[in-house]
Amino acid sequence: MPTGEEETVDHPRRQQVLQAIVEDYVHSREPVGSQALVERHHLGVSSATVRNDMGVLEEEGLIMAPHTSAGRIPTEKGYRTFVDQITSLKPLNSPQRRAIRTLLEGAEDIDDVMERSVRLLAQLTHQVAVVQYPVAAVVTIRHVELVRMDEHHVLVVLIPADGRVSQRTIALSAPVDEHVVLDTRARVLGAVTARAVLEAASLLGTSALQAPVEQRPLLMAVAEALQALAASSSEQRMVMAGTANLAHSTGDFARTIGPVLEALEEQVALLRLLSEMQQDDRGIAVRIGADDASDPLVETSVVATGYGPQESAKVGVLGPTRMDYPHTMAAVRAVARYLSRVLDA
Amino acid sequence: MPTGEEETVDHPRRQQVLQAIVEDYVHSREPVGSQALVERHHLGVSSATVRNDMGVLEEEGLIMAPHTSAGRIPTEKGYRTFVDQITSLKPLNSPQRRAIRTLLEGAEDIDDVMERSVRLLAQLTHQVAVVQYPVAAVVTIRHVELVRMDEHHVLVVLIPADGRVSQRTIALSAPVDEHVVLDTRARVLGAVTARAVLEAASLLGTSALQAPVEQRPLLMAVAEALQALAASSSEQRMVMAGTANLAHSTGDFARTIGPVLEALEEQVALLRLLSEMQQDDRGIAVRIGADDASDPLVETSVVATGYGPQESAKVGVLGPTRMDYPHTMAAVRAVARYLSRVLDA
DNA sequence: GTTGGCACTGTGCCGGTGACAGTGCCAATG
DNA sequence: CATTGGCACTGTCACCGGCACAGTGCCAAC
Repeated sequence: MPTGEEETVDHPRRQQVLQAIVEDYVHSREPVGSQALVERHHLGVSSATVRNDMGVLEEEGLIMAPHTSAGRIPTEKGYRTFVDQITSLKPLNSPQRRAIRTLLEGAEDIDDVMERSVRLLAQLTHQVAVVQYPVAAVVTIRHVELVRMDEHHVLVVLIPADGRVSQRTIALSAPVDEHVVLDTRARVLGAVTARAVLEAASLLGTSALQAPVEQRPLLMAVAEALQALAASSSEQRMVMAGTANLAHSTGDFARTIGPVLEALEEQVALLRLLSEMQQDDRGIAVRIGADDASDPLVETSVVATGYGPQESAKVGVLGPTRMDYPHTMAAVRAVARYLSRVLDA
Repeated sequence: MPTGEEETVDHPRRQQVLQAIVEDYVHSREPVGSQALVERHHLGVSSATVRNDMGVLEEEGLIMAPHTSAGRIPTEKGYRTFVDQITSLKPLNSPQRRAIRTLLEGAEDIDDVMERSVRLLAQLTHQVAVVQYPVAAVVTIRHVELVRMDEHHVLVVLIPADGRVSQRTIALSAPVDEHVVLDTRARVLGAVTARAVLEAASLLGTSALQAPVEQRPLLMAVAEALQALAASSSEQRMVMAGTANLAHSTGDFARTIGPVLEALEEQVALLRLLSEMQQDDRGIAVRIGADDASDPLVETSVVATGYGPQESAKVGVLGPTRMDYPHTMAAVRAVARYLSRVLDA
C-alpha cells in the first residue's frame, strides 16, 4: 500500500463524511449531495471541502454517483467499511427491550419461542427475520416409539429428554408383522432408554445380531433412523417472518424481490449461508450484497449472530443493502441474547 | 328479473365473447379490443357485432374499459361467470401427470408428502400454493409420553396410530416431582392406550378422582392437553410454496404483493378462509377478489378443493384475479386427487 | 340482428425546453 | 497544503404540444 495516498480509514473527517452519506442515504433513499451533508450534519467545513473528500471516497470505491451530476450513494464496499467502523452498538430503547422480555417470557414451548422471536425480530427491524432451531446437544433418550403404518412402513418417534420430539418413517423391503414390531419395540426400549442418541444408534446396530432373525431388518433400520434423526435433527429447521417487509423497499429492490423470495424458500441453502457467515469481534456477522451478480441475493444484506449452546444456532435478518445496520445489528443481538437466556432457563 | 332483457347466460355468442376476453386478457395482460378478438378467435361475426355484445356485457357489469378508448378487461363478476360456465376441466397433459405421480409416490413420510405436493402445485400453476395437513380422523392412541422439563412444566407427546405425532407443554402451578410424573405416566398409559383420543381425554378427567392426590393436578392437565391436541391437532398446520411467483405478476398487482404476503403469514386466517370456501358441483371452490377493499386479498383469487377423508383437508392456490382459472383448477384438482390416493394407501 | 363507415377520444410516444441539483475545477486565502 | 467561494458544465426530471394509434359508440344500410 503506497504511503503517499492517505487511507480513508486514517482520515477522521472522510470517515465522518462516509458515515453521514450512509446514514442520509439509508434514511432518504436518495443520492446525497455535498450541500445537504453540511446542512444536516455539522461537519465544520464547507461544501467544497466535502466535495473534495467525496472525490477521494469515490476513487477508493466507497461511494459512487448514479450519473454525472447527482449525489453519491454508498457502494457495497462503502457499507462494509461503514459497518466495520461501528465500535459500539447503542442498545435498544426500553420499550423495545420490555417488548422482547414480555413476549419471550410468555412463550409456552420451544415452537412458541421460535415463532414469537422471529415475528418480534421482523417487526423490530422491518425486515425479513429468520431463526434457526437450536441444535440438540447430546441429550439422552426418554422414549422411542415404533408405530406400524402398513406392512412396509414403520414410524419411529424419538422423544429425547429435552422434549424436542422428532420422527421418521422407515421403509422395509420385506413386509413386517405387527407382533414383530411390538417385540422389536420392547427390545429397543430396553436397550436405548436413558442413553445418548448417537450412542444408542450404534448400540442398536450391534445388538441386532443377537436378536431373533425376524427383528433384524427392523432393528437395523431403527438404528439408522436414530442416527439420521440425531444428525439432521431440528437444527435443520428454521422459522421465518416478515417477508411482507420486502415489498416496502421500493425502487430497484422491488425487482430483486422475486429471487430473494425464491432463495428464502430454499431453507437448506439459507441455513448453510447462515452457518458459514463469520462473526466479527462484536459477535455479529454482516454479509453485504453478493460477490457475483448471479447470486439471487444481489443487493441484499444479511445480519446474523449465534445464540444458545456455543452460539451454534443462528438468528438473523435479511434485507436490502440499504438498511439501517446499527439498528438491525442491535436488534439481532438483543433477540439472540434473550433467546439464549430463555433457552438456558 | 325483466324478461325483456336477455341474460348473457342464455346468449351463446355473448358467453363466447366473454370467454374470449378473459382468455386473451389472462394471457396478454392487456385490455382486449373488438378487432383483436375476431382475429384470434374465429367467432363468425364482424368486429362491430362484437362491439355491440361488449356493450351489453359492460352494462351487465361483466367487463369494463379502463378508459374511453381502450379495450375491455373482465370484472370480478366477469371472472365469476366465466368460471361458472366452465363445465369440464381438461385434464393435465401426460408429462405433468407423470410428474405428479413420480414425485408423490417417492415421498417418505407425511411431511415429505406435504412438502412435495405444495412445491409441485406451485410450479404447476406458477402461483402460491398452500396445502393443509389432513385432519386426524378419530384415531386410537398408540402411546402417550410425559416428559418432565422442569418442576413446573411437563411435555405431553401424543402418538396416535396414524403416526401424526403431536405435542404440547403443560404448565403446573405447583411444582411436580419426577417420580410423580413417572407414576402418572404409567397410569395414563394404562388408561388410554388403544382408545380414541377424545374418549381418552374424558376418561382421564374422571379417573383423576380415584388417583392419588399428588397425581391429580397433572392428570387433569394431561386430560386437558389431550383434548386440546385432538381439537387443534395438525389440521391447523399447513405448508406453502411459490411466494416468489407473486413477484412475476407485474403491474398493479406488484403493489398488492405486500398485503398478500402479510396475509400469507397469518396462517390461522388463511386456514379459516380455506375451510369456509364452498365447493361447487365440480368439487372446486373459487373465490375471486375480495368483497370489500379493506381486505388484504383485493385483486387476488383463491382456487381450492378438499382431499383426504371427507375432503376435509384443503389444498389450494392463490394468485392475482387475472389468472388462468381452467388450468389452475385442473392442477389443484389433480394434486388433490393424488394426495387423497397417496394418503389412502 | 348484423355490418361497414366514420367521427371521437384517451393514451403513449416523441422532441424540445427550462428549472434544478450537484459536480469538478480553479484561483484565492489562511 | 488544506480549505473555500465562485462558476461553468451536465445529467435528470417535469412539463408541453403534436401526432400516431387503438378502440369505441353511433348510425345508416342491409
